[in-house]
Amino acid sequence: MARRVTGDRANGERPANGSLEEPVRQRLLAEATRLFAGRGFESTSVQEIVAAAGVTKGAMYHYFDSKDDLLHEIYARVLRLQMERLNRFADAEGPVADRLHAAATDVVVTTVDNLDDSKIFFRSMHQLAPETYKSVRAERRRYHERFRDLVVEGQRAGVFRDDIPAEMVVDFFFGSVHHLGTWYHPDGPLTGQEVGRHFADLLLNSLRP
Amino acid sequence: MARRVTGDRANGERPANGSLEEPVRQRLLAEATRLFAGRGFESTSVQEIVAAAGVTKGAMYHYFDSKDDLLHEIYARVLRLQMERLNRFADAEGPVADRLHAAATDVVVTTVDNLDDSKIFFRSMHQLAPETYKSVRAERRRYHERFRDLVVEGQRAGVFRDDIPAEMVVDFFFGSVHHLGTWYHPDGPLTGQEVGRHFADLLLNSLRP
Amino acid sequence: MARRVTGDRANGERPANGSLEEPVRQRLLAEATRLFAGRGFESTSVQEIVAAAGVTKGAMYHYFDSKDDLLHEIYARVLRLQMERLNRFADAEGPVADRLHAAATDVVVTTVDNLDDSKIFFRSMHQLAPETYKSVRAERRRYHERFRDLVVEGQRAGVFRDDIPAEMVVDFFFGSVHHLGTWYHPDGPLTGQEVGRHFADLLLNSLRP
Amino acid sequence: MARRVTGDRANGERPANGSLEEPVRQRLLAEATRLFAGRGFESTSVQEIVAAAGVTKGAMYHYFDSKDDLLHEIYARVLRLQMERLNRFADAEGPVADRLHAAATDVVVTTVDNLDDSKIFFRSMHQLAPETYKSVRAERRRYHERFRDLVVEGQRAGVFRDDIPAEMVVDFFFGSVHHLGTWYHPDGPLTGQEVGRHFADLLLNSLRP
DNA sequence: GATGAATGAGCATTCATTCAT
DNA sequence: AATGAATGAATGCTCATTCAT
Repeated sequence: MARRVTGDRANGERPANGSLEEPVRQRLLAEATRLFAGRGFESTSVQEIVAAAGVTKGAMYHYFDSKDDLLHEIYARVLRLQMERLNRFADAEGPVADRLHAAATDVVVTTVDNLDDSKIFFRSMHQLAPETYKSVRAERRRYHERFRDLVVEGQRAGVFRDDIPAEMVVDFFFGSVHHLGTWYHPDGPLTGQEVGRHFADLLLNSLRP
Repeated sequence: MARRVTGDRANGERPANGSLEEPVRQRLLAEATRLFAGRGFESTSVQEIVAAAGVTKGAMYHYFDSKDDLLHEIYARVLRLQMERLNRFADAEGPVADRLHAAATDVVVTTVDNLDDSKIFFRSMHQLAPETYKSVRAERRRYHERFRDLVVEGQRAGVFRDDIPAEMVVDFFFGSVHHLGTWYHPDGPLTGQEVGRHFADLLLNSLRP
Repeated sequence: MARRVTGDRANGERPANGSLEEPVRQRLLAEATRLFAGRGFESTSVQEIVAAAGVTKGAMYHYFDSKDDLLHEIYARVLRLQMERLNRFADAEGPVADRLHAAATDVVVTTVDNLDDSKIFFRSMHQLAPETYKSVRAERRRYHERFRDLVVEGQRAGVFRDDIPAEMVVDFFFGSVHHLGTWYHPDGPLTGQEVGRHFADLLLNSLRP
Repeated sequence: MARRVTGDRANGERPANGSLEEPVRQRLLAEATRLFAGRGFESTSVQEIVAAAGVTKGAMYHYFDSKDDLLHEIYARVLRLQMERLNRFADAEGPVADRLHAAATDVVVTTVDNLDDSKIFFRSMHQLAPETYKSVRAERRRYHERFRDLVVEGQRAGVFRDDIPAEMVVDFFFGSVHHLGTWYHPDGPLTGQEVGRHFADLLLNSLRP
């Protein structure tokens, strides 16, 4: 297991300036994200990553156990971020329809803001080592479940139709979200907000009893 | 361009259809589909494919120009099938809502019936050579346009809401369809028909004015 | 051993129109010569040759035993032609200096007229099977000896300097001839005749006592 | 571009120079030269080279970009050496005939001393990548031009005949030199010096007005 | 922390040749 | 006389990873 630079900050305090504190590690993650999104995980060589980050292979293997580990770290970052945001919206005050609408809009906006992460996620997930793969799937499932709970809440409250399993509604909606990477372009006619609102409208409309 | 087998079985008799009688080309396509769906395009070696098909590498390169060409042929087959079916449903008689519902149900059923093809499509498409990639995207776009025309037709007829661009509705729906490969299991609780109906219901409901 | 189409014309009679009688074999030799000269023997595939000649591989292996055999036939043709011409000039009437000058001029002209053959000769000779290689070398040696005899004849007659071994003079001169392929261009400023005369002048001058 | 070994032996001490102490890069160049001369570039596999040098393929690709690059390095070494020597002789004191004679003798001696390099040069040059090929040809042309200047100098001084283009005299002479590899054997009756003197005599004699 | 030489297994692809038809 | 499917061995090259320094 490669030593983490954060390893000795287990008390949770954060460096004052994240991007300057661990520049090599951050740069490696950033370049790997960009390259994996562009060419795919398998088609990106460690050599390309380290060259893009301006470091040597030795440096990369100092911070990460393997190329696979690099991918895993990218996933961990995405998962952490999405879960945090979902919790914030789901736990807010107000009618469940409003909270679901807000959460749905936000996940679109966040996805669009981190489109590279999104592209990588579904294209390269199956390249993870089995153990890692399982843990990522599990984390992902927890995220879906949190979202599904909102749907169930609405169904129980009678504001959403309940003849379609909530589970499937979630898969239906996230399929749409995950495919943003295949068609959305930041310099296209629509902002992330606009797409987010439309998607949320479609979701809420589809749930009307 | 690799030569195509020109079935010299013009009399119509068919092989007993033990897998060993199957023409080499078909066997290669079938095994490649299975393996690409399982491990991804990049992680599947030509050696694995030919071993699975019980032929030699030379035979594969007799029928296909490259590993890339093999992937392209798989795509071409899928695209052809889907376009045919969509046309059949779109050109049928009846109200546009019914036709859209039928087409939406059918694309889900077909996807579920060829789940390997679906898995390959979005995971490996970007590994195609640029030229091939473009032609596949173009074909895909034509398919989406045909589907979008149905939505537009309904919007003009006033039976669908028109405050969301038809284009986006299509991307929204097909995102869901294309992600079936990540969660649907043939031996799960739901048949393809059931999922298809639910998906079509959600689509139609989301379009209610 | 591949059958030769000429095999059943052992009596020596020739077809009225050589190029139409054995079109396939001639076309194969012609295209092979062109391609070997351009890319080298090893870098030219049998596939390229048969494609250029507009026939199939099977046809090529009907007329020639192997790719090596094809090269050998090219050599045999060149060697035959050159030996015939040298004999004609060497056996003519007149002073030895004139005969050597004429022979030297002619070999340059012939080389320039068949530049592809010349390019192939020294680039690809060592790719021949050992046995074939030996027989080509032997034939080549006979050619050199016939040429050397002219030099010796002149040295004995006292018209050529004899302090340099005749053998070496021949190697000296043919080195120059064989390298024509690396610099001479048919559409350059000089005709083959002009180069031939200059080369012969240089040779004769260098032999002045 | 493959990285070059940056001899960290700045103190000047040398390895015992048993062939195992020799740097990997040098050993690869030496063995490649030997094998290319023997079998030709195309017929020599990278596997054969690395086996002969006692290293792995990976090591070779660490020092050289490709098999092509290996050939290019051999060429660069030869070209550098020959240009240096020619300059030394051409820029010396004395009559132009003496300087040309000395330079001509030297190029023969050097060629004979590095006969493998010479064999490779004309047999395999056309296998280089187009760009590399051009640069080698250009360097070669500069060498020829330097030599030609000596001939022109003699023609202007009236000590050489000027009815034959100097350019052609150079091609004539270097053809002879480059073909040494096809007939000269170190263990034959003549030393390189002897051949060099004879060749230079023939050249100078051929230039007598 | 970081280097860079070296590994060794694996990759897609090419190719001359064969052979049943 | 000619086809074209199939072979199987070889080829140049890439790559994630290791390790002495």
